[in-house]
Amino acid sequence: MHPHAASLSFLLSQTGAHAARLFAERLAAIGVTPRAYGVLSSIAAGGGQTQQQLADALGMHRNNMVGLIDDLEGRGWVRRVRSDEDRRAFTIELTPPGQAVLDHAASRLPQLDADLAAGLSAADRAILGRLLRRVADGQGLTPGVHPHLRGR
Amino acid sequence: MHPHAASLSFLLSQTGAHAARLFAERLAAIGVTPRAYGVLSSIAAGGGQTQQQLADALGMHRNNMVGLIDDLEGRGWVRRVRSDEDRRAFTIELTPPGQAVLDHAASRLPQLDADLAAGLSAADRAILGRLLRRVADGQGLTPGVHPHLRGR
DNA sequence: TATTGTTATACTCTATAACTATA
DNA sequence: TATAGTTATAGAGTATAACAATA
Repeated sequence: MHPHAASLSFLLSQTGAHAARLFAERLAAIGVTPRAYGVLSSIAAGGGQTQQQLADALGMHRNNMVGLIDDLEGRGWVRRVRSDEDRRAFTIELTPPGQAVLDHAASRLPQLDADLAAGLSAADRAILGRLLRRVADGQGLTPGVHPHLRGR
Repeated sequence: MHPHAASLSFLLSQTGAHAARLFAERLAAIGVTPRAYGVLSSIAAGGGQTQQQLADALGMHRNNMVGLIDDLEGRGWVRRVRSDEDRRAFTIELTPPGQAVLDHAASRLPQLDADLAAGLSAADRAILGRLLRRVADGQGLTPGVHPHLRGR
């Protein structure tokens, strides 16, 4: 029927969009948006980053980081701390509740993986994971950083 | 670093978003948006469908179909023809230029597949395709229909 | 003069409701 | 009354430009 239905690029895009939707739904169940999760995990991954550095690491514009940090700060998950080295900049710190919600979100990932690959054997899941990592690597994608945070 | 970087769901979502972006870029080079391509291929796949039937097939709301068909009609790629059976409805027909642009777009897919899987052997590409199709099947995804057309 | 964070504005895409003409 | 197509409005999300404080 559809000429693209069996193409690798379409299958990747189709299953990827579905995975992203499930990911977002699971996160929403614990009150977290995908972008908030992305920022929280980036803060946790590299310590003491400013808003500009976080925006660079996630490939997004610093303008969009402002409202995102506003929201996370309002929820008590991060703190803005004036940098001693550069008093224009804020260093973003994860609070204990922020770390807890990040841990909680991450703990849900294995179940999501299992649900997505429900029809595959453990061996096939491992193969799929390895092949996808090779595609990601070959395409120059940054590990752990989702392209959707980049905008257009 | 990032706790999710190696999870199957994140890898699928990450590589899928990248594939969708490349797909959109290649389509843009020939003046086609991803949604326009989706509608054109759905018209070609099942003949003589109304706007409502197209919206159902693609999982989108009929309100959003109006502007989409307006655009395709303005480009001369489709025609609205009053249905004889139900004079409220339009049957959407692909014009020769519409069929040509769809063929042109589809002809670009093999190169996109090759670029995405540049680091994989032909055997690995086949394995990846089979595993992705099994995931898509297990998740109940409609062949050839992209979840992004559905909205939220 | 350049950069960090911020705000304001416009543009796109989507969601919802209501209208018309047919059934 | 129910449905197909249409229109209008509001809401997200993003892009661009400009501003104040600091470098």
